[in-house]
Amino acid sequence: MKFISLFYIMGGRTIPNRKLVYSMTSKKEIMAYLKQEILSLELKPGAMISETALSERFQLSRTPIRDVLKQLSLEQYVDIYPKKGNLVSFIDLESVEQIIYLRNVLEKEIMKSLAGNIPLKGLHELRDNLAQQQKCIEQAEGAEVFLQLDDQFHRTMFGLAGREFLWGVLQQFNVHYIRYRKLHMLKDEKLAAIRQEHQQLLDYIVQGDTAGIDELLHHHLRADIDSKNLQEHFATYIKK
Amino acid sequence: MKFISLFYIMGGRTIPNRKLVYSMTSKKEIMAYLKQEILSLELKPGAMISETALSERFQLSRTPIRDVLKQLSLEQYVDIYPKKGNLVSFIDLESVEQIIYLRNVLEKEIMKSLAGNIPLKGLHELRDNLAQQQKCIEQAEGAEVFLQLDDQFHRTMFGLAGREFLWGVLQQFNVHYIRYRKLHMLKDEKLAAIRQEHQQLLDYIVQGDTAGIDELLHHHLRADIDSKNLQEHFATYIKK
DNA sequence: GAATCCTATCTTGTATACAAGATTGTGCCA
DNA sequence: TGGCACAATCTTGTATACAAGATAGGATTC
Repeated sequence: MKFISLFYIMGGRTIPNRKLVYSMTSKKEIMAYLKQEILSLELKPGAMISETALSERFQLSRTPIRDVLKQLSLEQYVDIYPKKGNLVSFIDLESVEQIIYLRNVLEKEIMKSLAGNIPLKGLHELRDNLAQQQKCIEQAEGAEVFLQLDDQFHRTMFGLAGREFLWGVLQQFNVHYIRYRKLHMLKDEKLAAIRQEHQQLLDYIVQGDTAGIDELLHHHLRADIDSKNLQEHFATYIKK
Repeated sequence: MKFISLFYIMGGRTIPNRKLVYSMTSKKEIMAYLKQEILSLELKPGAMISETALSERFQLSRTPIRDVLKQLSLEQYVDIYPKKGNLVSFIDLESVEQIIYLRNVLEKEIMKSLAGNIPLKGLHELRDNLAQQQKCIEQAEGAEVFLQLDDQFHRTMFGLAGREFLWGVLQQFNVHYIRYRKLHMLKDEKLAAIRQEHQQLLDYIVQGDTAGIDELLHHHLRADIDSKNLQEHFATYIKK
């Protein structure tokens, strides 16, 4: 039997350390491109994405395009209806609610684990971030920028607690949540309230006040997604 | 412009209610088959899965086989090394630890939400399950059966709290965890301890004793995965 | 004998032709 | 006018040939 040593080497873990790449670059580029278009709502929920159209647009055969679409469908960016077509997925409010809940539950526990023993470097990073949030609000830089800072704030927390992996898990179910957030378009006074809450949480963490954290995050668990507003204004984007 | 009405109908949500099927049956069957083989460790971590071999075995062309492998790789059953081959993934202990943590955090919150107001029907179901667990231990039916009951127990909890969605999320990251559990092969006395704990938890829930739940589940958050034992006996299965 | 190049042959990646389901619109008929 | 059958044409699904990277093993060289 030939090629036994390839097998052995792989089994012997020479290769597993190498970086996993699913293709050259173009497929990854197309993927990123489509994701961006879907998340930004340039590609509207329900819009059709045909394989042939994409293959002409990117000058590639249908085969690699199909690979991309398949992956997008597994990450819920796209719904595949066999022999009918591929549609940009509708925003699923159920998913949004569940992911917000998951996020809050995790965060509560993570913050409690950091309470009282947060590393100095991390503390600086978080305070820096809060300062930027403040600046963002004062100078009215818009919700987009604020949300990015917000994400970074939470992600840092996950990292400090050694739970970056779980942040990654959350990201994989974010399609619906991100688009929901974009449509929601928070008002300025709400941004200020969020920043204030972040500040309070960080204070509790520094003081090691786990009870305070519990108290403050408790009402978050009943994620009150503003579905009525969305149902009215963006009915065609929402999954029924 | 033609075919505008297909688009409209889809956008008009006639079709989204239909069940999503990625293919006829054969692809799904192959998928399930491979998953089972990988989870049961018949296909050992590091083993090579060639497209041509599968296509001969299942009498299908490489194209649908590739679809299956692609999906398996996204669910971490398989690692694809471009132009080299597809390997059954090695067990990633880091994933195992993170998933156990996630599971415990979620469960703690879910049980607390059920405390004091668990529906009667659900209570019966859980008690039934505990009785079966007891029977399983007494008659030494083996860890396999017990673990299945264990899963069912927790899943029921998720369902009662309206969090079946999140149970699904957990399942998607289970490849490493399930295989880890299989290798671990719990001893009988440990099974009894687990059952005892379940019983205690259910009692707390009925009594509405959230503090008790907190207390009992607290130490679970420091998931002590028994990696030393595994590293010794199954080194070739573990991701380095 | 050791290192290096080269070729055979394995692997997956891509392009393309054809199969087959789904939808539309037309033409027939009542 | 309404309803039905049917054909045209869109879609994705599958098979297959070929391209190209990766490895192994042997011939050549020193």
